Amino acid sequence: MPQITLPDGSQRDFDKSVSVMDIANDIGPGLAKATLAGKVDGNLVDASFVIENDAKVAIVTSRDDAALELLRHDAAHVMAQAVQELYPGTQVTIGPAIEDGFYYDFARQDPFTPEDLVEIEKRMREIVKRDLPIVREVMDRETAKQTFADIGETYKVEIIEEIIPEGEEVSIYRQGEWFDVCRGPHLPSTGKLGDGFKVMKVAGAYWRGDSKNEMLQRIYGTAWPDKKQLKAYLHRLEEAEKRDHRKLGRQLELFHLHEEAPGSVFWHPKGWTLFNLLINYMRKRQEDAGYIEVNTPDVMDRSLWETSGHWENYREHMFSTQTEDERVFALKPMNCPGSVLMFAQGLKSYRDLPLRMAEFGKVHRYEPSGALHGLLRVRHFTQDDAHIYCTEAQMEQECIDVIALVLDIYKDFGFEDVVIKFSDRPENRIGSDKIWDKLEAALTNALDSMQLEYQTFPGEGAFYGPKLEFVLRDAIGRDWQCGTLQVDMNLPERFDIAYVAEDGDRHRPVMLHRALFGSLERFFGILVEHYEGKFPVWLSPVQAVVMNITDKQAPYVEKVEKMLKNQGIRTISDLRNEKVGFKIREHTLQRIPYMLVVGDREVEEERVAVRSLGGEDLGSLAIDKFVDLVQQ
RNA sequence: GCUCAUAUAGCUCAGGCGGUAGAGCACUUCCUUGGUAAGGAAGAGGUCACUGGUUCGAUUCCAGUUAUGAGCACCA
Repeated sequence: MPQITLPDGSQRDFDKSVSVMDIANDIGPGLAKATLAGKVDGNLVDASFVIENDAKVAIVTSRDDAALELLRHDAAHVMAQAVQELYPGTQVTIGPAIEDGFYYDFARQDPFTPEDLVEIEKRMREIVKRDLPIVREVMDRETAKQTFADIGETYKVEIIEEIIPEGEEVSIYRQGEWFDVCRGPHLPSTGKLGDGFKVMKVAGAYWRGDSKNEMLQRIYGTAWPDKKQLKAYLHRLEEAEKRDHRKLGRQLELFHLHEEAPGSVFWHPKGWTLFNLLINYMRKRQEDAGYIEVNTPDVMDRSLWETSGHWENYREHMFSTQTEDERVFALKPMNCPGSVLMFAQGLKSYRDLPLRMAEFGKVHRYEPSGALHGLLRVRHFTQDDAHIYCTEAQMEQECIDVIALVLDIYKDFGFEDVVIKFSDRPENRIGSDKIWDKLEAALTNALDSMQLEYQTFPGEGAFYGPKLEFVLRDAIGRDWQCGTLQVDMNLPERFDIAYVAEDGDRHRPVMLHRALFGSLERFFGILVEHYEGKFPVWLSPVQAVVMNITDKQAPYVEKVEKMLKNQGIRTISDLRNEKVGFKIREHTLQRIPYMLVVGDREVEEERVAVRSLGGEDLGSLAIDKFVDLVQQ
């Protein structure tokens, strides 16, 4: 005799066990029709779930976020059914809901073609139209294994054997003839899927996410409660494509990449100007925060990398070179060993600590070819790296200062929404557990004392120490990992560095590794996409363009250009024999913040007519007034 | 690195079931001197990514290589 409590607090009594759907029916037929699933004591369940005892129940309809995940999961099942109907012999493996949609991994000899995807989507729509009831049933392990073995689904057998915990019941969901092992829950029938879905693309994916395993074919789709939301999503994708930094990099003449140097950037004048603005900005911030700046060699002897452990751990990802005398050198993949040598040079006192040593270090990493992606993943990049040498007692405060600095810097670029990830000791590591305990505590204590939220990623730390990663959310909600902070007592040990303490003995310092932009190249790419190429004035490679209307004003334009440049404003002139409308259009497409038009009137009055990038007429200004406007 | 796809003018792309290619924009020259998102005309520009194979003949078909794209794996 369950008593059901609804979200509004009202209670309903039933004289026998009831399903979620029964409850919805009891409330009203309209609600029953809209019912997709239920939440019983906080757990998402099928609408057919039967409740025996008193419970808190919420009806899930298409308005609930929870329903969207079910919808996407259903879409994966419907797609799998469509594929198996169309391509008999194809094995199904797994197919979860993901952000914005779903995928399903299939094992099949022949690759799916783009035409196949069209057919699959068509068949999915048919299956939706059939409105097959989705029914849950429970099997014992052996029966389930046999059932799937009988129809040749070897991957499903492996899932039942190895992924579903011993003792847990195996649930099967059926829709028509087709069925799948699945924990659920699901929607009541395939018809509930509606028409807000689309099959997107096919790609490879390793079975169980392990590159040692065979590669399956993964088909991705997107699914939404209705067609309108699907359309909105597709529109968002188009918008994101427009701000792709690779595309804008070409259009705005910032940089290019070349086949002869995969993963390395050719910086064009405008891109390089912006790149240097970022460096200058960071240099200033670091100086204010008590850092010193140094520079260490790019190519160093193999023995250094053996000492640091990189040769052992990352050798295949390093660029190395052998000289005529058969000595092996490596291009630095990191700055830390160089920094340590810098610290080791000369005797350090406790009075020197904390020693915050920064370097804009150019590093080379032989990244797997498939990992390369525009500026976001390159083989040659510049880190705004720094290593802080301090005592154990100073370690936590230094962490706090770094975290505060990085968050403040991101704000200057409009990134307010920063996710912090904490990664602790990995399996493959150097140093004792006792040391790792201290290091991990330093990071988490710092975060706790700053009352910052963070996510923990077990086992994801660097081989020499735990790390924090700072993930930026950009203007259109995408996440990018940028800054990092790592604490390390292992490299100091390996390199046997020390400082002289108050007691006159030598002590081992702690080493903090930190980068705030992370990779200048990557941060650059993110900024391009974040601002859609419309950089704030202080970052714009070209801040103003002066253009004439007729040849007559050319000398005045040149004079204005010179005056502005003398004031430190990055200015170009456009004296081409083109109409002013044409020039405006071009410089607008080039995202120049201020366009200064000069005709006879302006020459006469010693002024410029100012137009903003947004098309706003800022009126006719004297040159010094315009300078004030830019510099404010 | 793995799967699939792609590679034609500086850029964006069309084309050809095998007989050495075309548009728009950009570029050059000329006309035009025009007040806030495209004025007009003419011209120049390509070993159709690279290397092999099939063929009388390959940019087109096949194979390999390289690069790029979407994912997967990786990311000190």
